[in-house]
Amino acid sequence: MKRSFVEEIHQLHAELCQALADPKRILMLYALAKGPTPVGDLAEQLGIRQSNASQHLAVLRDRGLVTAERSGTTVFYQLRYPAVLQALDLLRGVLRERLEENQGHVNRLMEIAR
Amino acid sequence: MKRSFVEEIHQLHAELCQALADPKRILMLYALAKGPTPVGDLAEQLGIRQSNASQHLAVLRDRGLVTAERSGTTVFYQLRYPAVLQALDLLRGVLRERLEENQGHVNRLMEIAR
DNA sequence: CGCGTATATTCGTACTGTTGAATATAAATG
DNA sequence: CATTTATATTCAACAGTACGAATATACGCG
Repeated sequence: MKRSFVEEIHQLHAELCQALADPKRILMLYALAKGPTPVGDLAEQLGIRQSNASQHLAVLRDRGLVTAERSGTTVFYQLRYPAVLQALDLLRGVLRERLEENQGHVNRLMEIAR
Repeated sequence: MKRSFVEEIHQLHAELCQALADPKRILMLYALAKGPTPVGDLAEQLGIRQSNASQHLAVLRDRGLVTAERSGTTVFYQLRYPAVLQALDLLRGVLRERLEENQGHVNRLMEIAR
């Protein structure tokens, strides 16, 4: 399939967003904000299997959002662009606004939360 | 399935990102930045079918990113949170950085683009 | 009410993404 | 070189998403 340059850019833009479109990957990125972290630590922090952590990290690596550096047998992942966290924070702000406007939804969450 | 309050927030955060994870929806949001726009206009600008435009707008509506207002038979969609565009701009900046670092990839795009 | 226009929804299909289990690789260590 | 530890990859099942075509709804108008 042929695609224009502009279309390709929008595709990549969307793929970047897609990398953020999973709760576990969001948690990973915020965790990485505190510094380079081994895969095992991330898996433990998120309460997920090691293979699953590797899979999510592979997505973030593919999209260029993190880099991996080996030290002995352990691999430290590192956040590459702090701006990604800024973007996530902006969206979190939007979410907060939305929930505040929409009382019913907040209440539903409260129900679930207790 | 039981989910904690915090987990639910991250789920919603991810769903917000997911709403942005499609080239056509990104284009729609940028188009809406210029002001309220009827569905038909959006479909035409993006070169997609009307039903497809409605489907994508439904996603944006579900995530609370746009509102719809009827005027006669036409429905005007409106951007609700400008911060969403800021977030998209940040990510576009990240994309630009990434492409500049990675010359090979840029060149591949150039190949495709010509 | 019947018709036209604008938008929404439903449906089938093809594609993509997420997961755990199992297996593979890579490095350190004895 | 065999073993252990940390990470990566593959696989199969399942869930979710995107699309066009067809159909439904909603409004205005005569």
